Amino acid sequence: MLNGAMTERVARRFRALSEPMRLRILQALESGEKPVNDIVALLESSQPNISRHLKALCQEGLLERRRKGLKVCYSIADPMVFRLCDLICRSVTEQTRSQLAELDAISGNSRRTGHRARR
Amino acid sequence: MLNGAMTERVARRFRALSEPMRLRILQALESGEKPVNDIVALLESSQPNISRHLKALCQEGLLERRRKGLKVCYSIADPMVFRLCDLICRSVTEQTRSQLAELDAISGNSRRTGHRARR
DNA sequence: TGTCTATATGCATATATAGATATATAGGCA
DNA sequence: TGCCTATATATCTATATATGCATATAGACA
Repeated sequence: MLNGAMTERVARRFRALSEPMRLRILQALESGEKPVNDIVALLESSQPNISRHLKALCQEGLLERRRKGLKVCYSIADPMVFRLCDLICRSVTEQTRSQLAELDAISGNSRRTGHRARR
Repeated sequence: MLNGAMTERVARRFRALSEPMRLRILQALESGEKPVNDIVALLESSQPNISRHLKALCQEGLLERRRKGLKVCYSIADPMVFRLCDLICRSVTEQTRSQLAELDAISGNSRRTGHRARR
């Protein structure tokens, strides 16, 4: 159970994760820290756009920033974020599977699911 | 590692969770299914607003809908959602604790953290 | 200190969506 | 069938934000 302020904080963190481009950035950093230009090259987006997403993820506490010579490197602040994605991914996959089974049942294709077709 | 389509799906689910009002709806349903008017009363928002949020959560597969006499009841589709919130909540709390410790160290209050203050 | 490179920010545009208000619809029940 | 209640939707306004393009800034190094 979350109090009001915590609910707002949690919602803001979910929001930070609600953009495909930001999820792709996180995935790009899963194997370790990378400088901005590497991320730009990997994700094929504009440098300003990536920079702004990196800033948003930093402000939400999802990334850490450190200068390394001429470059600036970003890294995952808390690997917990990958557990979040994994949980959702499983849930989505499972639900899609159920929906498919339902469709099979309706169309009378009961071979794979074992469900009886509606008449 | 997520492919393109799954990244989009995961992002959409995060987005569905990125509104405080929707998190409050989920919490209201944690103890079991409830009809719309009960949720409206609990959350002190307008009925149309709650209805739209319920629809959004349903479409994202986070809630289930069932008619019960005159009323329509909504319930949690997958309790996994509370694990998500819990993970984020812990992470936020932990990060806030670290930040506090850092501030303590800077201001020379080393009693609790054991860190040395910067001169 | 000046310069050069990597990164960050300002501004404009397009799109999404939360909430308010009014109204439509669904379905139980007489 | 027709009515009544609970819920859903249409429309509007205000706000947020993703992206592109142009430009500013930071900091390493001569």
